Amino acid sequence: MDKHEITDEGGSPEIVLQVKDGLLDDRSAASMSELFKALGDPTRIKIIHALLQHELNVHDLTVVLGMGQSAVSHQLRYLRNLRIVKRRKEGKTVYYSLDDNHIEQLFVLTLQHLEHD
Amino acid sequence: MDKHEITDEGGSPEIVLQVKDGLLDDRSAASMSELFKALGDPTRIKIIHALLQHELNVHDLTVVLGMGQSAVSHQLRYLRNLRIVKRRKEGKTVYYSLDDNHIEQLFVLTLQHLEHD
DNA sequence: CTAATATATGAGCACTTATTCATATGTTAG
DNA sequence: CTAACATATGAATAAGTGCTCATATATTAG
Repeated sequence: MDKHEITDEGGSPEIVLQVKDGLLDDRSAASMSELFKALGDPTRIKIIHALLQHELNVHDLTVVLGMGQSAVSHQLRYLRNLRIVKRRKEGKTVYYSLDDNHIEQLFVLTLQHLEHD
Repeated sequence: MDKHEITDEGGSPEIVLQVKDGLLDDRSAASMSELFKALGDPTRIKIIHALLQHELNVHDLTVVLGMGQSAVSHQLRYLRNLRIVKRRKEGKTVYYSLDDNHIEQLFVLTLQHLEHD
C-alpha cells in the first residue's frame, strides 16, 4: 500500500509504466542535481566566470567579487569538494583554477544562450 | 572606501582589474544561477527526465515520481514560471511537457557526462 | 443544481544555505 | 623566536527551500 495512494488509472497506462520504469534512479538524480546546484548561486557563478578567464588567488578573488575573504573561502571549499575547482599553492598564497571541462561546457553554453536572447 | 577594505596589491594587478572589469554583472549572474538552481533539485531533475520521454499529466507524474499531488504541482509551477515546462489543458486534466530546448541540451549533456565516467 | 475528479495554492514547518564574525592554521620575513 | 600576511574553518544567524496539510478552483457527469 502506497503512502500517497498512488495507483494507475490514467489514460495511457503503458506509457506511464514505461516512463516510470526508465526514470532516473535516486542516486543519479542526486548526482545530477548536486552538480547543477553548485551552479545555482550567483557568487559561485561569478567565481567560475572569473576563473574561466584566469587563475586567481583568494585575495584577488575577493577584489574581483567585492566580497569578504571568509565568504569566498567557503565557496571555494564547496566548489573544490565537487572537483569543479582546484588549488595550487605557491608560498603562502593559494591559486584557484577550474578543474572540470564539463562544467565549463555547461557554463559557456548557458552564457551564450542567455546572451543572444 | 570599500566595506571589506578590499584593495589591490597582489602580484598581477593588471589581470585582476581585467577580470574584475569583464566579470558578469549581477543581473546576468542572477539569471544564470536561477536557471541552474531550477535543475539543482532531485525532484525537478526527475520531472524533467520523465517529460523528456513523454508528455504527462499531473496524476501520472505523481505515479511516476511516487510523490504527493501537491508537491508535484508546486514543482510544476516552479518550472513553469521559469518557462522550462509548459501546460496543455484537455478537459479537467493538464498535460505538461518541456518548453526549453536549452534546458534539454544541458540535461542530456550532463546525463551523458555522468553516465560514461 | 450536486457530486466527483483533477489540479492549484496558501500556510506552516523542518531543513538547508550563504554570509559574517572570530579565530585557527600555515607560511615567510626579519 | 615573533610579527605579518594569506587562507581556512567553526559557530551563529538570517533567508530560502521543499514538503505536507487543508482548502480552493475548475471541469465534467449525472
